Amino acid sequence: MGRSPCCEKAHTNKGAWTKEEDQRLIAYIKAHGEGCWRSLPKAAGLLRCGKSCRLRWMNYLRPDLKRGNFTDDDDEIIIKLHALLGNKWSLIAGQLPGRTDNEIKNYWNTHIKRKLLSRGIDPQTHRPLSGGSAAAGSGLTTSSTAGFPSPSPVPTRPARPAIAIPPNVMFARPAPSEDGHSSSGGSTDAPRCPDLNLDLDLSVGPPCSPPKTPAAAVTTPTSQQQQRTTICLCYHLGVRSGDACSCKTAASPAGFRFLRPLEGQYI
DNA sequence: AACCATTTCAACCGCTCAGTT
DNA sequence: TAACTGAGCGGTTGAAATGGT
Repeated sequence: MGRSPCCEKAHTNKGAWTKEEDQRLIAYIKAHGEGCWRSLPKAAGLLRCGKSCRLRWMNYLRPDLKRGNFTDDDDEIIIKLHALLGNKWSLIAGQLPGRTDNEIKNYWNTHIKRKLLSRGIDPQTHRPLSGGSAAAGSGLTTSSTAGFPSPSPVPTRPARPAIAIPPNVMFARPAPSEDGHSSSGGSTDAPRCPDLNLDLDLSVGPPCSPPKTPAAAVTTPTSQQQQRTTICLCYHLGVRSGDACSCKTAASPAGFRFLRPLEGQYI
């Protein structure tokens, strides 16, 4: 599109940040808050690209970042979220407070991939490696058209699936109950990932009137219907009451689509 | 102690999306 | 409606750190 570069490359520093640069950035954001990254470097007296400032702040300087090792629980959460979402690192990071998408992406590539391989699991498809060659083809091939973002062979820049979880997908994390699990009970359907209890609530855009026939919506969604589709993982994961999931009240149940992880089918 | 191989992770790049004009 | 702009995302890179011989 011939867009202008995000910064004047000739006059920007690159590479590792110095302590002084960090201090400048921290001081500026403390004083003025985040926002307008493009103009921030100049205002803060930094010879850096706005994108670089944002990245530095988000991935390293933010005070709420949790640094240190991932726990085994974190690992499992990441693995299961990746099975559900594919390489949507920012969404996965949203479920791990204090962790950044970049950190999770790196951790996935350096640790979890190997961990899964050692278990004989394909890190992309989350299916057994041996004899699981069909994994890429079975079900998952149709999943992208069915709306689930296929975690299998992920192209560098996959075309957005018809209904796939879009960028504006929201994960609602209900206030945790005392036991830390607000929504495990009451399930009548056995979840696909029974030990995954993240109270995920995916919703796409403002809920509107449901499709005339849910079945038709599942099989032949119009683009409008796609935009109005609500994907409720709370439901899928066993949440039925409105306590932890407000989407049922916001949208007609008929408007729900339920995702079946891995198989990429609506339940 | 020195060298080489491997691993880790901060940072960059290119792209898309959403908002604005 | 189209063009433009800023923000954010995911893939990739390369320097630094670590481990092995």
